[in-house]
Amino acid sequence: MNEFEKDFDYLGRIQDYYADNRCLPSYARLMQLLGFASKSAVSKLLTRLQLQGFVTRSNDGDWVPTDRFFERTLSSQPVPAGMPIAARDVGSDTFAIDQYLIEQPSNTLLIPVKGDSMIDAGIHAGDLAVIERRNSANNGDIVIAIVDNEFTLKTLGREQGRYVLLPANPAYPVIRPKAELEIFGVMVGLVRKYR
Amino acid sequence: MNEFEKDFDYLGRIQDYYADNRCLPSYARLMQLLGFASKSAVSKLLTRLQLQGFVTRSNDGDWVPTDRFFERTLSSQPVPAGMPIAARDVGSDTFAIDQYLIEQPSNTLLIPVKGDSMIDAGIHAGDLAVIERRNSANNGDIVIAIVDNEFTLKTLGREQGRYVLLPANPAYPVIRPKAELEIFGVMVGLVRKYR
DNA sequence: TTGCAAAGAGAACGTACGTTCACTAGAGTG
DNA sequence: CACTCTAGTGAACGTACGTTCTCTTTGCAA
Repeated sequence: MNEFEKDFDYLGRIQDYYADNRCLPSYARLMQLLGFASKSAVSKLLTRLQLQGFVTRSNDGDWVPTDRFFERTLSSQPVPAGMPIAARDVGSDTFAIDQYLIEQPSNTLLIPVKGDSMIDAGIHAGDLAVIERRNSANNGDIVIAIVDNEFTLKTLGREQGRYVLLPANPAYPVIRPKAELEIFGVMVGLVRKYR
Repeated sequence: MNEFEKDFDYLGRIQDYYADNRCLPSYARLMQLLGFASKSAVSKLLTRLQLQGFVTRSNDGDWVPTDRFFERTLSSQPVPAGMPIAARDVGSDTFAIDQYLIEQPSNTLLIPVKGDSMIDAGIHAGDLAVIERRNSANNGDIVIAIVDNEFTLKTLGREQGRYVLLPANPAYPVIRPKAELEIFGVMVGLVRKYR
């Protein structure tokens, strides 16, 4: 394990700690976490990670993770059987889920999906819909519309020059709003968690 | 402003700080952040927030935010028509998704889904599977297995005491490996982007 | 009006914090 | 081999840390 791989291994453990505690560990905890016997080793490691752009200093002088800290490996292609794959492969592509899904953070929100009216579109109850706030949408977009003071997730369709809301489940009817259709936002992504 | 609204206001400022620094502030910083002149006020506030379930203690004894702390990024309530949703409600908290999906960052990677063999499970071609690297899995888990030197995403099933791979599409056959089944990882999440 | 509960003030205490220094061991290069 | 660079050791220091205690103020209920 060369020096780069070693620092990556250290970084991985810090990332795991962050996932558990939602905060970077103190020097003393980093010592036991990484197997160091001195704090200065920690200090130098952090400086190295700073040069590599994984952490930085906040306005208050504390260490904070950068965006790069949250990027992860994106495996592109099939891998020969038996070949050991480090989840964090040095040199392979990294990827930040949030940046992938969210283009306008200030204008995007997550809404949990209820019901199974969109099940044929692969949208299940409990999934999180990534919604970009907008008042208009295009034919075929999946949108959050406001019907009877409730959010409704449906595909936007056209029928005789009027907008309608199409479920992706034959058990549900097409919604044909009498008044103007009020669109809350457009679905730009989906997040699902298993277990 | 009653006591609940006050604490909610306090919580909001702590959430803003967290969004900036990706870490809960210290007592001293909470003092200036909230306008307190004593640390004990901070201590009592944190105890109150703990009772309300917004923060808790980590194994190391530190204060850490709970899942509920991040709930403001989710909008589950029906929103009255015409009511503007401020960008502030969404927050600049762009790592919520990461933390939601990924528990072991150093051991987790993303693999693009190919084909439609899992379509009935709502997993489409082009989706990103969030995979936790592991060599074993439980019956019913969706796993990445290595078959013929290729990644295969299937549900892990049992058949007469042997593990088999179940597609979620009647057009595909059940895979019954002759040798030992080699599991690459377990699917813990799914990410999809529209457009 | 009195009594009580709770929010916050203020001070004191022991400790864990991050920084810095000089030093050691090992790897790579000439 | 000697030279150098670097990761890690180990100790020391000043300070900011979280906790805990008593006291004051405020609001509400009896």
